[in-house]
Amino acid sequence: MDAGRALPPSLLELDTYLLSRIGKAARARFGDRLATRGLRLWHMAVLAALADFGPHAQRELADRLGIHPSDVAKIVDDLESAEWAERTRDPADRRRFSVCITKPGRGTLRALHKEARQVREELLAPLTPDERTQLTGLLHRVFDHLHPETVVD
Amino acid sequence: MDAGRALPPSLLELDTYLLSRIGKAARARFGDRLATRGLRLWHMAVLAALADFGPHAQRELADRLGIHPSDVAKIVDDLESAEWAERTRDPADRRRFSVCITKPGRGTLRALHKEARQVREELLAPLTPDERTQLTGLLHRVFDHLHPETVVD
DNA sequence: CCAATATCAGTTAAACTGAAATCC
DNA sequence: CGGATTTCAGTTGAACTGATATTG
Repeated sequence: MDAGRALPPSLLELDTYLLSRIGKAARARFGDRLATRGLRLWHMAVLAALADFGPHAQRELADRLGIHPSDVAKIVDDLESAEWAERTRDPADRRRFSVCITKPGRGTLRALHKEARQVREELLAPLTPDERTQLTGLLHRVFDHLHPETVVD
Repeated sequence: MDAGRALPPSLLELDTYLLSRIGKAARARFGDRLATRGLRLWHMAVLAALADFGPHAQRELADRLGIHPSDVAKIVDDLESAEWAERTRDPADRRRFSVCITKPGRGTLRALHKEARQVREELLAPLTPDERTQLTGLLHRVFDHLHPETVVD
């Protein structure tokens, strides 16, 4: 965008617009880094869910993360063929797969977290450490309040 | 998403993730409101640019807002058929159209700003007035620093 | 038989690519 | 002629819809 021209001030005074644009930038920058590893944001989200909460059925991953159930199959396929996750039939309910993170998967996840923190550094570069803490706190409050209404159905 | 399940804490501690998710929510909520009028975000951005800076060639709109030049035609088509903007050939350079906002276009733009402020209310509901001011300031700093590197090419 | 799970094929909206027509 | 502007046709990736096979 831009290359020397200013954005409309009447847009810039809208927090809704700023949040949307900054969020887009965050996603784009981090997405680019994931892409160099052949990954997308959902892959990381799935690995994080598996690392934080243990094995999930694919349906549970969809529910927890807000992925469309139809898309989980492909995402887990990708993770499995890279050997970052494993699928095993749930013996108690043979409709379900139990998806589980592998040791290499944990290593990759750690690397991805590191990249996310680097992107944070880029994005929040103009802020002092105190201001970053402030911002993090405000974002958490906003996000927590978001959640109830983001419930899909 | 979710419906009772928690997101992975290791994702929630990443500001990059929070910014991305909150930005997505902002865009989705405001986008829904625009959709009830048959509009999308770019339509509003174009109206705002025309209102703030006066007539633009379509190429100038693309440069200022970061829209792909190929997409400007359709967007201006939409605005013109709703009579919120007008196209006239630039007599000085007949390759160019000069796009200009109409009086009804300004009225619509005012209504859209109002909706954007309502979405802000929803999103920032958990924050006190002081905290909202803080957040706005931080977002501006972050956004201004974003810009230089967001220049497309 | 009905409900849930996983999977796949197809759709839609958004951003982009490439090529043409017009004009400087 | 080279270069800029507008326009259109087609591509790509992401999110979603619908249908099917399997199992409880």
